[in-house]
Amino acid sequence: MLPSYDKELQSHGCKVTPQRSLILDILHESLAHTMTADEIVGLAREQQPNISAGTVYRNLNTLCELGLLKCLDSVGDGRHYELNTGHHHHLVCLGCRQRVAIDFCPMNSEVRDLAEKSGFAVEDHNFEIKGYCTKCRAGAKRSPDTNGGMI
Amino acid sequence: MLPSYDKELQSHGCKVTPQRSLILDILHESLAHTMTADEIVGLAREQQPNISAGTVYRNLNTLCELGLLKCLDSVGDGRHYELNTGHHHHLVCLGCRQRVAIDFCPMNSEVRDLAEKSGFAVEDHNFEIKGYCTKCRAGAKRSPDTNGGMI
DNA sequence: CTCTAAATAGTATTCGTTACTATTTAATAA
DNA sequence: TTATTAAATAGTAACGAATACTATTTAGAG
Ligand SMILES: [Mn+2]
Ligand SMILES: [Mn+2]
Ligand SMILES: [Zn+2]
Ligand SMILES: [Zn+2]
Repeated sequence: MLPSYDKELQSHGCKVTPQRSLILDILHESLAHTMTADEIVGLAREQQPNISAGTVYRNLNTLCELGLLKCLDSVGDGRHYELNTGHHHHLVCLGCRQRVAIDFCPMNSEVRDLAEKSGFAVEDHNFEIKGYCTKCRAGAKRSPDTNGGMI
Repeated sequence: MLPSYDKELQSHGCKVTPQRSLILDILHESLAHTMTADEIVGLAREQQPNISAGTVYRNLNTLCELGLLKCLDSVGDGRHYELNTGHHHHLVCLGCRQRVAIDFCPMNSEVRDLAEKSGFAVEDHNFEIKGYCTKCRAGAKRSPDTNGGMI
């Protein structure tokens, strides 16, 4: 069952448009993974063929600002988006570039203290494990030594 | 004292050019931090005013492939480069975007086992702590709520 | 010094993303 | 329901980081 984000949107003074709802639905369909803006445009056009790429980009930014989405980044594969389902990290496949949630967080008071010891005010953190998923282990599309040191 | 990378370059069949040496020198000057390609171009032109941006980009890629450099990435601030001085992670300032080395690595056999339990072949990992450095804590240039959910 | 493959400078091109603008539409109130 | 209006959209233009291309230069070998 798709949860409705209507009230969440309206509470922020946002209008509920078909484009906005579709983007949220698409991201809800793949809760365990993440998607690029381009992938979202492609899937969105299956249901709204005339949706503008600009609309998708604009809404992804808006929904990130509202805290409904999270934006991730990695060397060599641009931005990825996902529903903000709470703090977690990912396994990143260097073959198919899919990101899968992992249930481990390295941040604890010990690490935080280490960072703050140098006068740093900690706000957030990022952790990702890179490698090859089960599918890509067989016929690895990008071997570790052919991706330009951009693992 | 600047170490010479001449032999390292030549052992890979690379020519030692002034441009290449300059890029390595510049990155050696700021061992604790990282730099964007654009910043490197700017500093390089102080010594070689006619150096082409394309040359810098091309060499950064080449030197990454050779393993002399590492390329990092984060949401909202493009690629950063540093000398490959061995495995380490960074504090990332959300104000000035500077990256400072941190002496902590979350990867251990326990975490590795967790990732491999799902059929994932671990190759690498990334960890970064985001916040505000001492300088930026005072007059924070970007507050956490104005950077579009792109912490 | 000569030769040649590699590298460079300068320019054009690509591609993801953002900006702009006329038109449409969601939400509110009459 | 209709009228009103600010927000959102589609379509297009513009942007900027990165790459591709090409004529020229150069590092390194003989
Ligand atoms: Mn996730
Ligand atoms: Mn470093
Ligand atoms: Zn965490
Ligand atoms: Zn590590």
